[in-house]
Amino acid sequence: MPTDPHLLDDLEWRGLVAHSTDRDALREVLTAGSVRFYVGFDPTAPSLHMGNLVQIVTAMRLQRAGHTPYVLVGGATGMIGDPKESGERVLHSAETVKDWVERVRRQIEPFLTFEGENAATMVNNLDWTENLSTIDFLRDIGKHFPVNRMLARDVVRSRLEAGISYTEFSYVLLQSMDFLNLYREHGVVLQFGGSDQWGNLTGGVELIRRADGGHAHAFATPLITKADGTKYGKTEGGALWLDPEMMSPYAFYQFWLNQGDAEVGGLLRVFTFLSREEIEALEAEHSEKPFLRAAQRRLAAEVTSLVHGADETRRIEEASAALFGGEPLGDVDAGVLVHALETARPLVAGAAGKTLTDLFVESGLVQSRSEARRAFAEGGAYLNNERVDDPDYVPTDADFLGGRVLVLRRGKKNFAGVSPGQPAP
RNA sequence: GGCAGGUUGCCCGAGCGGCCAAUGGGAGCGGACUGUAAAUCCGUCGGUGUACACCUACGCAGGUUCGAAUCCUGCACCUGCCA
Repeated sequence: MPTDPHLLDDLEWRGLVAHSTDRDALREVLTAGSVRFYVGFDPTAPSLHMGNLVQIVTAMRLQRAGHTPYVLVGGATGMIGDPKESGERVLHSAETVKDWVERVRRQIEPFLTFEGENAATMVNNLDWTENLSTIDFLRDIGKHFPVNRMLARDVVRSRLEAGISYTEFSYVLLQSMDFLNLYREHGVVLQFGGSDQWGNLTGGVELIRRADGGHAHAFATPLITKADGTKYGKTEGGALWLDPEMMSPYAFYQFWLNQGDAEVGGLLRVFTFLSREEIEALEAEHSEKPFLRAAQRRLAAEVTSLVHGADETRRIEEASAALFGGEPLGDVDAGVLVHALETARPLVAGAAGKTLTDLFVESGLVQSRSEARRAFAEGGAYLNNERVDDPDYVPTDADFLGGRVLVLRRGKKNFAGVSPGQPAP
């Protein structure tokens, strides 16, 4: 299997290598032939999110460069949870974790190729921990972990004041054992993960060396932050979920489209497969004509296509054009509008006799009647893209565009559609 | 097991008997300015009723009081010190 000799340079140019074990050695194995590498995902929610997408895309880059992925979904480690600075995790039931393992596994599969010389393999660490005896674990694995070293890790040290359970403290042993196991059973010699996993990554490398005298490698991708160093993540629905049930593809697309100028270049590097030349050309165009937002548009299109498919992305682009196009909504074909609004959120049916306040609440644009009143008072309520200030206004037939749809808008960019007729029984 | 301290709205964090739906900061939301950007400024930020009001809320349960986030009792959880 021929491998791409420029892989590591490309990863570094994209800023994907925040830390790594011996860089020259890493370069050497990556150019010597197809490397079996692994990346793990713990099922801590029913869906993966933006942070995980970095790892998915990085795994894709490695596979495309000719290397062989082992994707681990942590049925065992997901039962424990790695320590995080904010405090002890809540344990989830075995059934919940099992369900999430399945969902996460299905979510990852479309991104990788499971055929050909460097086909990907899915593994679950529950397979080698379920029947492991405690005594064996403590003798074979535990013996290689000096507690003083474990205590020195940043996450652990930060938790010593507030407290950390033995369970989370032990997490690094499990993940390290995963690496050792994959090294022994499958010849896996490289692991990567987020930079918050650096301690766990090196733990595995070290365990392989101590237990088997083997030589393995690891690198960490950076935590993706905004230009000012603050974290990404939370949008209105919480995290940026990949599951369309948890975050509509429309909202997903809008997230990327709304990125700041300072961020967009870095995001193109991390999340898209555009070449260096293409990205630099986009950046040049963008710095010249930032108001066109060409870089953001491309970013949104690329990432949404990757996650939700090209067809869905095309529909969203059309929807966005209709809603944000700036032309009077009456001039837009009603069918296109209906479709556009459905892309954003389900249409509300049965407007007969209802006030705008009712409709705003029913559409989900606001959470309560109080919030609806506030929206009107603040001037943040729009009907068919025109500001309205009477919360008790009852839309008439004439308000329905093309006789079919009412466009409600909250603030600058939250839309909902209302269709006439009776509500579903 | 003993002693001390803590548990407040999405988060941090004041309040220590009435003026508390609860100071302040952050996040969020809306407006202005713009490019569906950033920065900035202004407003808003439990619910129902358009003022006044009422309901729900300051770990949980009960009590004292005309009145409690604020005092008392018990319970749960967290932290520290001692055993």
